[in-house]
Amino acid sequence: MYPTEEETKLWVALNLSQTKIYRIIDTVLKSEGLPNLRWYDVLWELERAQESGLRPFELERILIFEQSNLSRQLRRMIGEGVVKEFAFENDGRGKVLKITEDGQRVRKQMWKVYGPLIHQQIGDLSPQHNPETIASALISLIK
Amino acid sequence: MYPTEEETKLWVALNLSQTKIYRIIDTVLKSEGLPNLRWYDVLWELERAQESGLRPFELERILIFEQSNLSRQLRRMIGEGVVKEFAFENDGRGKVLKITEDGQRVRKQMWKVYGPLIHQQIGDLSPQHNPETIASALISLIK
DNA sequence: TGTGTATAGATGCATTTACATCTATACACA
DNA sequence: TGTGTATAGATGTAAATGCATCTATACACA
Repeated sequence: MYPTEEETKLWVALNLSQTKIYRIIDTVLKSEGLPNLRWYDVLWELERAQESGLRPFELERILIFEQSNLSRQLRRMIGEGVVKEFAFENDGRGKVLKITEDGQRVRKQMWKVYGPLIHQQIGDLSPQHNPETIASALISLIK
Repeated sequence: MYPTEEETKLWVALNLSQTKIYRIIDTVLKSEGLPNLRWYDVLWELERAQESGLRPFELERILIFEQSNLSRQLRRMIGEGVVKEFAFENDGRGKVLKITEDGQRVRKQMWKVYGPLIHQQIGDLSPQHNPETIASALISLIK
């Protein structure tokens, strides 16, 4: 019923390490004049989806977006020209999203900053290096 | 420089699992008419600090709060009577926060819901159970 | 075909958040 | 003592978020 000491510690570490790293990355991106991580997530999923694109509700589930927030973020992204929307033939309610060439450029630009930050922040946490100490690594990360 | 495949997967898993679990817990708390996790965090830290209390800037660092957000959340919490503030003798700029008896009651009430949810959501992730698969457990958690 | 229910997505509104800035006190040091 | 800088905390403002609700289409089924 109630969590063990270990479970609680892991949950706290999960929380704090994610929050801490997320803020560092978002702050650096912003300081470089680049869009934030939520934009990156969308751009990346759309780039992976290639020509077939994705529906908003698919993105919503993959990325754990609040529906209304995604809706508005997409409006902004379309406004900036990094995403383009198309009518979806088989369902009059829906639409399909695809990344534009501009969007791909922006994503690559972001990755130049984002990628190294992941490496730097997650580094020794990687299972290969430290299979038995992921949890303690998470915990030490927040210190 | 750039992250390995494993590092990236771990970062994505860290993100999504934290977001997913956090939302589940916050949603259940709200549905029970209880305050959210940010309140819990403050109440818990103040309860741990006991009679000596904590300064806002200490909470800010421990819990990775934005200074202005913490300031306003504290105002609300003081308004609700779960936290009380005292002048800090040795520094005219500062103040000290202590949890009230009401606050302790609220925290215990929250823990009845929160505790089991941690156990349920983090469960098999615990190092004791699965020392070598924390990362893959994180990854599977988000599926 | 008609009716009820489910799903996709947009939008109004209140709350929360981030960011910049402001005030006041502390502290270092000439 | 006086001056410059750092730190604690509050607040104005714009943007983002969560929630409820709305519209429109789809789908099941009588």
